[in-house]
Amino acid sequence: MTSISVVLVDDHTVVRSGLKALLGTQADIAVVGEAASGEEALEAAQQHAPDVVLMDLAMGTGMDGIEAIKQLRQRTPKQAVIVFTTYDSDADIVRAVDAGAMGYLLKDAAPEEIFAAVRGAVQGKSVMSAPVASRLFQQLRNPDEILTPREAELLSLLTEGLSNRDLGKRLFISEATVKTHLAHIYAKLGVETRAAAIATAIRREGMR
Amino acid sequence: MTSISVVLVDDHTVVRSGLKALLGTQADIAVVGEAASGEEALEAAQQHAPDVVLMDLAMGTGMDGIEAIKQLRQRTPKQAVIVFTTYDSDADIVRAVDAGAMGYLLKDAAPEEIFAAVRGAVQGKSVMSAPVASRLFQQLRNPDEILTPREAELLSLLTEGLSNRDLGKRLFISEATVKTHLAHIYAKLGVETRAAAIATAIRREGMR
DNA sequence: ACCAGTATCAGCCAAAAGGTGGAGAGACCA
DNA sequence: TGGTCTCTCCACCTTTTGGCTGATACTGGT
Repeated sequence: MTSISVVLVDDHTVVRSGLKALLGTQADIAVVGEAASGEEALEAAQQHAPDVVLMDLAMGTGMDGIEAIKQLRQRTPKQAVIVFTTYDSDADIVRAVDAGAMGYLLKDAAPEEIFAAVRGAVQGKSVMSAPVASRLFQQLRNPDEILTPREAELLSLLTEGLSNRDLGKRLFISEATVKTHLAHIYAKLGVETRAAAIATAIRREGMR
Repeated sequence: MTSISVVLVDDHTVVRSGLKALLGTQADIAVVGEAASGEEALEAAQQHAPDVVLMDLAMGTGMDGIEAIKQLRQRTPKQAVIVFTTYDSDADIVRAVDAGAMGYLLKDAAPEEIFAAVRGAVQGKSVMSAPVASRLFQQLRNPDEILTPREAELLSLLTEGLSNRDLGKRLFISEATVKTHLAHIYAKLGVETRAAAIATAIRREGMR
């Protein structure tokens, strides 16, 4: 059989060379291109027509990973995209899967896990790191906690530290509406104060 | 001249191999050992006696990077430690420099920057990525913003989303005292509400 | 001995946030 | 068409927060 061609997308030089070295040890996997940004990724995917795109979500500047995935899925639907990132934030996982990612690996994944994901991806199998899978599972299990788009927007602004009045101005809605949304958000997040909402929101959105 | 020996410490396999590949291109730099945790780092430093230790701060489990730096500085003071990490949080930078780090690089640093840091470190020069340097500079320029230990403790609990009453109970002080501390914290952080304080606190402590 | 910094507490008042209950409009789906 | 979801808004009331002023006490350094 012919070997699996892969394009790497990551703005960290060291991560790219690390992955390249790692994947290079496998006879059936060949890195055919690299990119340091979303824009470059689209180019590289077009030019090299790889079987798999291994992509970091956090790109320093320009198009972010999620947007890049969407574009890739549109332009070259046959290429499988695997997310390879440092953090397992709920929002990122859901958005990546939504955008059409075939797998979701964390950077501390064991080499074998990475190889398995690449090989699985070309066969249409989706592979994800254990912590990622459990997060995703929780999301599905608990649909009550899913915020509406408007609520999510509000919550995101909330984490900037804005007051109700400011939130209203920013979103062109009355303070009353802001309070209504907030009440719903608190209920869904299981908190009672905006302080706690901010805390859980920020922690859910990354790190940990 | 003899080449500079380096030990790499990072819990991500790909980052280690990437760095190794990158440093391997330089004739005067040789990677003599690797470690995936703080504990392993101490061992490797002892065993290989490198000139430079390149270390990530975030280690999945066990001893964290800061603690590892402190121990290294004590045991093998001649070895220069360079921090090589993803994020430039104020707290991490200050603590790392405090612990005795000779340099502070971000993972998106250009290869040349990394080489320069390694070469500089053995000569006693400290090299840090531009964003890191500017952060550090701000810290020094603005001593007003340094929180007292008690205030920092309060702020940290604040980010859990506690109310003033709860904060008082947790710290065994009256609500009045809590309010006093909070007022001071707000002034130092340059915010007016607890929501904004939480937001800036969490963002300063990492990510972004 | 004095001063600066820190930590503790109080009271008062205005502003902001949260709780409750209700309501209309548009979208979407069965 | 009827039901559900989402977004929008309102009024009333209680609780929480923040701003202000002032006070005591312990510490460490000059």
